[in-house]
Amino acid sequence: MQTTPATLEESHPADICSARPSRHARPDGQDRYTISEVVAFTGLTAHTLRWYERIGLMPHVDRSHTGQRRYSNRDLDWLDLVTKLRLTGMPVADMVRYAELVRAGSDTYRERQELLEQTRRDVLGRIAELRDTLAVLDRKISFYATEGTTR
Amino acid sequence: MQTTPATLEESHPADICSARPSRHARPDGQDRYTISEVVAFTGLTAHTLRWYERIGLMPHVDRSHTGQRRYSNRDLDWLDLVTKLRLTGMPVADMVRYAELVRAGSDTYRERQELLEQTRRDVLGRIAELRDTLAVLDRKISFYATEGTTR
DNA sequence: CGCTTGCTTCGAGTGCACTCCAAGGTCATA
DNA sequence: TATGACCTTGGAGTGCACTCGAAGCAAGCG
Repeated sequence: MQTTPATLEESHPADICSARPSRHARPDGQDRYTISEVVAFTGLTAHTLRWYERIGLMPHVDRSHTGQRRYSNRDLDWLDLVTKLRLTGMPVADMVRYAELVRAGSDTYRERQELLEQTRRDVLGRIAELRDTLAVLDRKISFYATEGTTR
Repeated sequence: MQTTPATLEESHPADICSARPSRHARPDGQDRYTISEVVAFTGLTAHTLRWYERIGLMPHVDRSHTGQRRYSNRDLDWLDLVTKLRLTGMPVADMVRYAELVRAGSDTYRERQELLEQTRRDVLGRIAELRDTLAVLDRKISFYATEGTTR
């Protein structure tokens, strides 16, 4: 018995520091979710999940004997990452690129690292912009607050 | 002689605390910029500037005697705000709504305040999300950093 | 058995925010 | 005054990220 690997590229003996407890794991250890279960977990639509697969943004998803998708915890973790990256404004095409690198194996570690570091810089920049905007909003809100009460 | 009002809704005797020095002001105090000057200042395209006007996102922009646009410092400050709000992910339609409130005069102070406060909450949420994502990125980057060097 | 629910595929449609085009008028400078 | 860069308009086009629809197969249940 072992804990579930956190994400695709980290399913490696040495990845303990980065492994998270899977919040999706079933009591019985079952690891095959239908698309509608994944919809419930992720908030994505079934259409979007299938579309992700079509454009190469998902690793191969397992199928039932009748051809229906059966998602693993690993798939769920991957979707978690994708969702987070989407929030940073990363274009889908870039995520597809990352997915390709993951599929290509551990030879691409260096390139993946660079890609994530660039993304990291982008995220820091976005946060700085948002803080800037927050300052403007606060000035304006306090203007309206005083004007709204003093007249 | 007086300083330039900072933004549309704050051109009010009591708005000194919120006034910024206009970084665009010309030495000769001239206050009528061509569209290409505004392009240079804002980084927006001329197409986008005209489109903003068409959809009601700009206050009325002054024209030369031959019908060409002449932007004021106030217009520039408004564009600054719009650009910041865009970065927060606020839909253009919401900004148009805000612009309408500004046009409608000081009766809408309360509503404008509420709109900005909602936006403020959204921005705080976005920042939290981005920080979350940053944590994930950092974990993955350090994974690749150690894996990349130890094998 | 019939019914409901959920799944499959592919291709077409949607909404947003621009982005560009064509045809023509204007402005600064050599 | 001529040249070339810049400006005007309305409408059409683009790219992204979904989002939906149609037709049909499969599983569970009263």
